[in-house]
Amino acid sequence: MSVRDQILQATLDLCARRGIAATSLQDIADASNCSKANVVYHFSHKEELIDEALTPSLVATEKLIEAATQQGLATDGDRVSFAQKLVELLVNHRLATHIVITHPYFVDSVPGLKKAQSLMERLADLVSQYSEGEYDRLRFGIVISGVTYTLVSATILELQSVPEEELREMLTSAVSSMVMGAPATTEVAP
Amino acid sequence: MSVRDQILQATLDLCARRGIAATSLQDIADASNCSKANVVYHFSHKEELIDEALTPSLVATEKLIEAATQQGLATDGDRVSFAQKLVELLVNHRLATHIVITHPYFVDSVPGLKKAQSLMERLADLVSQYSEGEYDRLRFGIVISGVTYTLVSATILELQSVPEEELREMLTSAVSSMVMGAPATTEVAP
DNA sequence: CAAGAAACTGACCATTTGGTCAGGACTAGC
DNA sequence: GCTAGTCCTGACCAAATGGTCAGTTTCTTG
Repeated sequence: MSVRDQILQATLDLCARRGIAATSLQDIADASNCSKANVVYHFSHKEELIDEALTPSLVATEKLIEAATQQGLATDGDRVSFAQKLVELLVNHRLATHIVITHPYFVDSVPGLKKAQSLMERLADLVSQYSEGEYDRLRFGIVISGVTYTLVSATILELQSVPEEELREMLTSAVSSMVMGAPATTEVAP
Repeated sequence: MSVRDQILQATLDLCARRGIAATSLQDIADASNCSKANVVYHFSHKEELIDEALTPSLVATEKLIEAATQQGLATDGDRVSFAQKLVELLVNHRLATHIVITHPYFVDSVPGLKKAQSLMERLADLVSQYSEGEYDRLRFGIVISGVTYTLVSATILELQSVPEEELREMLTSAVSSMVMGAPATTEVAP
């Protein structure tokens, strides 16, 4: 892994674990085995660095939204598949998601966070388009942020008592059933 | 309102809005119309200040848990009433709750955050005691963090398109139905 | 009114922060 | 071997931060 990538990874990791403001360039440099000056060489500002670290997650989210917009969420099959993809996305980009979720107030300094917020809105619009009124939209918001937060906390706080694969299935099932009234895809509780 | 209370209020407000690390004693002093030295006079350390600001919310949470533990959650009536009280608590202590939820990594420096985490665990234990297995516990975690996050975001980010009272009813209904399978108490979507 | 306690302040300090800069090492192509 | 460009560094800087301190104002109470 290149130094550049190491820096990005360390940024994601540290910012998710301690928060953006409490993560210094020096911390990131130490975790990447290089000098602070080198961090600034690769990413001239802290915000730029964080922004770039968040990008892959945002790109994936945008893809998901576009695919779902084209496909629609009319049938139960569509919905279940959407829930699966969403959980997969959240699992794959836990750290970035955690940062996005827990740092709403950095919107003004980190452009990626602004984009992330607008994506969340598009996501909510998409789902509520197939559901009835404000109440369903609210339910969607609750479940999405809840799943995200739960998943991420499990990682960050290492509260994980459930194996990864099972967690993923449970989350998918929970999203399906809670958001869209689709039946759970897998039997989880025996 | 005494200066001391003003300081506590400003702390809650600023830390919820910008995060703990990004809120300086000077910011708090400015918002309370006093000097930074005076803030330190009343609360000798920043962590102590934050801790004290979180206390009322923690006390209320503890009360809720104790009441629910005594009463139990066996009947639908118990559950609906529990959901109502929980939402009310979240509404009344939005700022503190937001701080708790978005600052898991401050556990080591702010004792209140540690306590908050253990309270959340007791809450989860309580509910899962009346439900079946890990899956229900997960659902509980999702809904609680989801409701909290949604509610607080609505305040903080001023995304509120729904009037407060209606929001409260919708949240209560959502918690009831999602966590415990109890029927919604109020008709929300016409 | 006097005296002590409580509330409050500005000046100050050590430390940390994001960021600059001048230059050193390493590599690629001529 | 030379040059150009990339990668990288230690030394440095201004600004901000949490916190101290010596002293002033304000309140309380005998």
